[in-house]
Amino acid sequence: MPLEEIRGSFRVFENSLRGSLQKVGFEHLQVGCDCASKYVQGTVAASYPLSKVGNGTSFFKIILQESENPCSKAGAINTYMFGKLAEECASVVHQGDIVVVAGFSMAKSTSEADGHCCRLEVSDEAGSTIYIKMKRKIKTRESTHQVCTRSSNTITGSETIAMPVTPSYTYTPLNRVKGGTIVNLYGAVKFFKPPYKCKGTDYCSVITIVDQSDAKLICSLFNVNRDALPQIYKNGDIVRFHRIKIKEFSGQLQGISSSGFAALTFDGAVGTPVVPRTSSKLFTFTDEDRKTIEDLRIWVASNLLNSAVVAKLSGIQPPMYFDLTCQLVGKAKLDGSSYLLKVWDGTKCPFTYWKLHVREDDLEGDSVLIHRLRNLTVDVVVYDNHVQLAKSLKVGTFIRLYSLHAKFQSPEDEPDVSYLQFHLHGGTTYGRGITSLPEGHADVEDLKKFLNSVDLMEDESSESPSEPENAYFTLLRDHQHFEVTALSTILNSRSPQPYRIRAKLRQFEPEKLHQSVKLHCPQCNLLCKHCSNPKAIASLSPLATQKDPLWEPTTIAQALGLVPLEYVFVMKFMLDDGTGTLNVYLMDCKDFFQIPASEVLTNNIFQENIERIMNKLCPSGTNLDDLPWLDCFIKSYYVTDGREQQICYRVFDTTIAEDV
DNA sequence: TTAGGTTTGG
Repeated sequence: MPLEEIRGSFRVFENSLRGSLQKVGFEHLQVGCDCASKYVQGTVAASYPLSKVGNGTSFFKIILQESENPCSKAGAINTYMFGKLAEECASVVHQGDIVVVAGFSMAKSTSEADGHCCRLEVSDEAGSTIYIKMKRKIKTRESTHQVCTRSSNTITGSETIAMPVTPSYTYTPLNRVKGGTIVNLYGAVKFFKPPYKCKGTDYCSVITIVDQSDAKLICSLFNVNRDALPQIYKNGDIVRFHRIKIKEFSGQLQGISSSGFAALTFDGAVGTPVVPRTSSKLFTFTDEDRKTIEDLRIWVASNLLNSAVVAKLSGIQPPMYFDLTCQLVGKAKLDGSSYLLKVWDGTKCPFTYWKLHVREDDLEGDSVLIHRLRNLTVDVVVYDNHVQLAKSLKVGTFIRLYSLHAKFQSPEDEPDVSYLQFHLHGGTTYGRGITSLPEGHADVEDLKKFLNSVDLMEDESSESPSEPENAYFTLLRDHQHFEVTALSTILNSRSPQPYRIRAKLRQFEPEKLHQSVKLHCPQCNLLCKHCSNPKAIASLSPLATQKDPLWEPTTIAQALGLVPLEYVFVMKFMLDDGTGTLNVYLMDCKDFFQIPASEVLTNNIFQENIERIMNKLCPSGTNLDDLPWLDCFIKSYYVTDGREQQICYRVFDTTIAEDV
C-alpha cells in the first residue's frame, strides 16, 4: 500500500524495514544519489494545503524535520507528493507525525529558502510508500460528536512548482545484481508469460530479461491489477524496472516485485518511437533513458535470438506452436473449462480445419460479419486458466495468442479424415497466454490496414481460383429399369408409390444451409419427437453385471431407454419438368450429398461443397431453360394430422455426383 | 502469498 499507518512499536517497524531498505540521513540526500534501496525518516514540521499542479495532478507538500538530528544543518527537507498519494496524505498527515518515505526520488530545490539543496518527490504511480506514525490517535466523528482538534501548522497560500521532475536513477547491469538488494534495471525481454491470475491474490507475469552484460534474470512480478504489470507484447521489448528486489532461489538470483516496484516497457525495434507503455500517470523519463533504450535496441538486434514462432494463418505448418496476432470476431462459452474464440488475421488457412458447432444464440458477435468471414475465421479453443481472460475479451478487439497449438486430429469415427484444430492449452508453460493489444499499437494498426484491404467478395468468388467449372448430376442407386414418369401424371395419381422422374430444380428451401440440418428420430421417423423413455441410471446395473459388458453408446442408450436422434438434411425442392411442378422433400443422413449431416455444421469445407452444389443445381437468376436436368427417384406417401390426409413426396436412392 | 520460464491435452 502506498500509504500505511504504523501501528505498535516504531522500533519494531523500523527493524522490519531494515531487512530490505537502508536509512539515509538528510545530509546525504542529493540529486543523483541512488534512492532505490533507501528510506528517510522525519517528523512533520509543517504541511501545506492540498493543491493542484499545472496538469491537474493533486499536489501536497510537507516539511520533514530529521527526527534524530534536529540541530543538523540539513535538518529539514521539503517533501512533494503527487496524485492520489498526495490526496490521501493530505487527509491524514499532521504536524508532529513521524513519517517514513520509501521509493522517493530527488529533485533540485527551486529556492535557497528551502533549507536543503534538494527535495523529495513521491507519488503513488512512481511506487512510493509513505508510513505514518500518528502523533495521537484520532477519534472519529462517528464514535464521538466531539470534533477532534489537532495542533496543525498548516501554511496557507498556493505555490507553483516546475514540472516535469527529473530525479536521477542508477541502473545495475544484470551481471552485477546481488541477492538481498533492491535495484533499478534495464533489460530486453528474452521470454515472458503474459499476465495471468495466479493462485494468490494477484496477477503474475514471469519475465526473463537480458542485457549487454550477457547475464539473464528471471523476474516474477505480481500486482492485484493486471494492467499494472508490464505491457510486454513480444520478445525483444525493453523494460525498465524500478525498485525490484533481488533474491536467491534454487542457487539462482531472481527478481521479484516489492513495495514501490514500477515498470516501463518500450518497443525493442530499432527506429520505432521511444514511447513508454505504463499504467502510471507519473514517471520519470530522461534523455539518458532514451539513450539506454536506443543502445539496448541495437544490442537486441544482433544478439537476441527470438525463440517465438510467429505465423499468419496462411503460413502455418502444422503441427506447430506459434504466436498469432488476430482480431476477435466472435466468442462463445463451450463448457466450464473451455471457451471458443473465432478469430481472423485476413489470410486464409490452407488446411481443412475444425469448426465448432455452437448455437447461434450462444455465439457473441455480429452474426452477419461472422457469416461473411466464415471462410477466413478459425475456431480457437482456449482451456482452463485462459477461459477467464477469453471471456473478458471484447469482440472486435485485437489480440495476440501465445504458443497456440495447431495440429491435425481425426474424429473418432472417421480415421480417414483429419481436421486442423487450434488449441490454447491450459497452463502458462512456454508463455502460453492471451494479451489484448491496445489501439494504436503498431501491429494493430498494420493488421487493421491489412484487414481493410481484404476483399471478401473476391475471397468468396475465388475460393478455388483454378478449379474447373464442375458440373453435377444425379446418380440413381437402384431401380434403373424404372421408366421416367411426368410430374403431371404423378400429380394426378393418388396412390403411394415410387417414381423415376426427370426434372429441374426451380427452388429450394431453406436458403440458409445450416437451417436444413435437423435432428431426426429413427424410431418414429419424425423430427425434434420423444420416443425416449428415460430410465434411472440404476438401469445400467444389469449391463454392468454382465461378464464382458459392452459399453457402447447404443447399448448404454438402450439400457437407459433412450432413442438417440440422428442428424439429417431436411430440404424442400420445387421440381419442374415442363408438365407440372411438384414439391418434394429431401430427408437424408449422408447419401444424397455424400456428406454426413452430422458433420456439416462443424466443417466449413463440407458447407462450401454443399453451397457449391446447390448453386450449380439451382443458380439464382437463371431461366428454367438453362437449369440442368436431374434424374431422381421420388416416392409418394400420406401424412395425417389426425383429421386430414395429405400426399407428400420425398427423394430416395438418389445421389449427387460431380462430373469431373 | 502468488511463481520460481520449459520440454506442450481436450
